[in-house]
Amino acid sequence: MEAVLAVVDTIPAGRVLSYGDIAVLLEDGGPRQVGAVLSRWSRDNPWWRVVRASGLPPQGYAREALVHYLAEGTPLRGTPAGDGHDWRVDLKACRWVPDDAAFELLDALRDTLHAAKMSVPADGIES
DNA sequence: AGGATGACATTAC
DNA sequence: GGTAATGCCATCC
Repeated sequence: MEAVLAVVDTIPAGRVLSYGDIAVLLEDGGPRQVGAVLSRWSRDNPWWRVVRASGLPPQGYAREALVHYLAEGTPLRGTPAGDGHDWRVDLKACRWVPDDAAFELLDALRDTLHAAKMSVPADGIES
């Protein structure tokens, strides 16, 4: 959750990440959860930097995202004419690759998630 | 606690 | 490369 927001916030401008990528990076398992979390907690987060595996922005918010993309200078494909749904983010060119520092951040995030999930009692990890 | 929904992904046709 | 069907985990009612 928060980790997702943290990762999204970590994504540099002009760069995008797919829901699945974030899910994998955080090891949280579900791409839908990333979207679900964003839908509820994303208010001051660069949610537009999170796109689908198709390179298409959130459905229903494509226009809003397009504005941000133009502002960020994100490489787009096709032609964003007018409302334009014929366009698409150049995922191949904008796919953000976590740096070493980002990797450490992701590691910390995963640790946080792990700690949060550790609230499970009656665990047979001890003898 | 149970059922339905969701800003998605992946496989199959 | 498209559309259709199924699975995912969490949140909402």
